This record gives sequence, structure tokens and C-alpha cells, in this order.
Amino acid sequence: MLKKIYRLTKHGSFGFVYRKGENKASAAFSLFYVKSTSLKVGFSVSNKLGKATARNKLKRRMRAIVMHMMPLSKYQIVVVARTPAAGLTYADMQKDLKLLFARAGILNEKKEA
RNA sequence: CGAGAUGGUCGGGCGGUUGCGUGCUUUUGCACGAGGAAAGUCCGAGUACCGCAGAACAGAAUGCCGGCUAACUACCGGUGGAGGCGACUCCAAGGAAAGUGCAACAGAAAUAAUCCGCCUUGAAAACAAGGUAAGGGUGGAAAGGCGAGGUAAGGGCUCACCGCCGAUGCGGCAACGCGUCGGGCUAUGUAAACCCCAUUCGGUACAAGAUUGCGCGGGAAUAACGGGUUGUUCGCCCUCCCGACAGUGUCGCUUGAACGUAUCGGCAACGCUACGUCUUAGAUAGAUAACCGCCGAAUACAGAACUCGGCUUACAGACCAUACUCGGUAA
RNA sequence: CGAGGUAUAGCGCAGUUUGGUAGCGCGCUUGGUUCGGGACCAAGAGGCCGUGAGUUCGAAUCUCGCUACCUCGA
Repeated sequence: MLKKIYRLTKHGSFGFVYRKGENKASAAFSLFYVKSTSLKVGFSVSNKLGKATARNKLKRRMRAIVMHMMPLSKYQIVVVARTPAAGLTYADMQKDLKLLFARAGILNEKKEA
């Protein structure tokens, strides 16, 4: 689980990333990211994906996956779950998200480090 | 043995590695960390702020009786009605002689009556006048029901039983029940149609609201002194007061009409007393995850957001209780 | 967290106030008209009125509970 300091918390920050950030997407997730002085990750799961229990589970898994990829470049990142994400297994989600982060170039520092 | 009825409980447990939130230590570490519905937001309160001399109208809600409760439309017990062979279950259950509205189609007629029929009279028949609601037919509903007497034919016209209305006796706190006497009986249904009667209700909801600092807006003071900014001047900031609440931080935020056990009172809901429990979730883009082992049927519905009391809805599977009910078989 | 609205034929909507027959436009099918098509004319099909109960003789309509979608306030 990500510590609090690595999380994106303010509503305005989400808006900032949506407006200014670049955008990559797969079938299950969308990724918004913008370069920053510190690493902040936020997660967004819409009401349409299910009831509270399902949404919470999805968020927990997303956080766990990002935590395991942890040494990342300094970006402000928002991960948005799309409708097909509700049906994925943990392993599928992990594969999908890794690919997405690699395409965005955020994983690079891990290879150097 | 099978089929039921009612009430209730659980709804995972143990362990390992890597992680998250809160509290305590402030390095390590230790403790605790979603539900029976946390849900829907349908009722009732606490609490906060606003409003308010007092009262009434309007509007809304409730509606057999008694109890219980902080309060309630909840809950408990009873009465009456409906359903079931039964255990038992269900019921928004006041008033239709205060008034208004509505009752399609069918039917002669729908709150008002003679279409057919029956009977009498005129003149046997056709036909006409009159009597008649027992029979036919329509309808959810047709002027109390049913049987007997009576009658020209009929009709509470008269009588028995049942129902209704009024009076009254007994039992019950009461709803109501069981009787007695009288009236022959005049007015169908609908109030989850308007309405009448009785009772209750000020509004907004913790994103309420409180508050320190920062920030914001306005003003004061100084053109005096000091400090900062630039080499200097001007300007700006540092000072003080007031305001507004949109941002941020803190509080509100978890010990409460609390829960558990036992005695006593009560048919029960519930209450009294005693003992015990409490860091035992208090987050704020919002904490329970990932991987695995064992037990194993562990698979459902589902995630706290100020807090309680209820209601409603969703739900795999497992289990318990009863001098419970019905049927079958055996003794 | 709180407040409201909508659901009727393939599509868009009436009807709900005041309960008894479910209708309009477009589309669809068949026939006519035309040399043929369109337009036009005539006829027809297509609805358990979102869902489950209740009140009533009778419910799309009244009452209550669910479901889905939409809007608004903070």
C-alpha cells in the first residue's frame, strides 16, 4: 500500500492533471500524467463500475500494483479504471498496468536504479 | 419417517511473508481496525445553528383498545375481521342518518323503479285501468335473509330463527363480549374520492456549526520613527481594527437513552438493581490488500462517513429450540 | 450527504388531474394509384402501460414497497 505522502489528495490536483497531463489508455485503464517535483498517484473508479464493495476492491488492487512498481519517476499520475476493469483478475490487471506505465515512460528510472 | 409452524444464533477460524489507518512509544516495536443488513433514506429522536409575544388558519402525518418508550407511523398484549384441516398467519381496522362527487357496460330501473310475469276489474279475447317486488333476467351491488301463516295476487301484513337499530343488565381499565326487552326495518357501495371528527407537527441538517493561524476584502495609523526590498527616491510589505465565510488546518468525532450476564417485577414489549467491558473503527480522494498453507461445505448479500431507536429491501450455507401442528408406519 | 422527476407500440410523445374504450405522429405490412419509384388514398399488424403487493365490482390512473435512468443543492 502506498504511503499517504505518495498519494494525490486534492480535488484541484486531479483537475490539473486531467487538463495539463498527457494521456495513455488500454481497454481497462486510462492513465493521465504530468511531470512534477514529487511523486503523487491518485486513483479514480467511477460509479458505473459497480457498487461500493466492488469499487473499493478495485482501488485496493490498483494501489497494491502501483506500490509493487514503486521506484517511479517524479510525476503526478491519475489512474482511471474503465468499465472492463471490473471483470479482470489481479494478474491481468498487473500485466495491463505495467504495460501502460512502460508506454508512458514512467518506469524508466527503475531500470536505471 | 415425511410435510409444515413459530422463535432464535452464526454467517468463517488458525498460521506465515510483504504492506495500509489510528493510538501509545516517538528508533525498533506493541495493541486494535467495517455489517447483519454498514444499504434504501421510509419514520422517530439526540445534537447544532436560525426563527419565535401569543393564538388561529392553511398544509402534512396518524387513526379499534390498553400498555411500553427519550420519542415514534415502531414494539408488546388484547378486541374485531379475513385465510388455513391445523400449529398459526395476515389486516392504513374512526365517521357513509353533516354535506358534495362518482358507480362504465349490461339492465325496465343504480338510489330511482313495473320490461316480462302474477292478480283484480271492464267485456271471454285483443286491449285498457289498477294492485303487486314472491318468480324471471342484468349487475360487484336491486329496497333485510330464510321458513311458515295469511292474501284476489302479493308485501314484516303477522310469527319463529338469524341479521340490523334503540334501550338496558352483567363481565372487562377499555376496544368489546354474553344476555334481556322493544322496534318491524326507514337511507347500496366508495373516505388508499373531496370531506368531517380526534391527536401530533416551527425551519434547516454535522458539507450543521465552532475556532486559531495563514490567505482574502475593507478601514485606521504613519507621511514621525524602525526593519526588509533596490545604490537612492517613490512604491510595496512588516503593525492595529473590522468583516465575510468560499479555500486550508484543528475541533465537532466517538462513552452511548451503550453493550453483556444475573436476580427481581411484568403474559410480553420493557423496567429496577448489581457486576463486568471499553485504546477496542473514527478515516477525510477516504484505511482490511497481495501471495500462500491447514480445517473445510467456507461459496451469498455486501464496505462505516455525526450518533442512536425502528421499518423496508438483498442474502450462499450451517445450526439450535418447542409438553408445537398435520399425515403415514410400528408398538 | 440531501431534495426532486421520469418509465406507455421499433422511435418520439398524449392519456394519470376527475379510476371503466389505450391513443397520436413517424416507421412497418398488404392493397390501390403510376410505364416504374416517391408522394397520396384505403386497410392492417404491433402493448401482461418498468416491477411486486394492496384498496376497489373494476387500476396505465389511487396507496405502499422495489428496480433502472435523469436532474438539482452542498
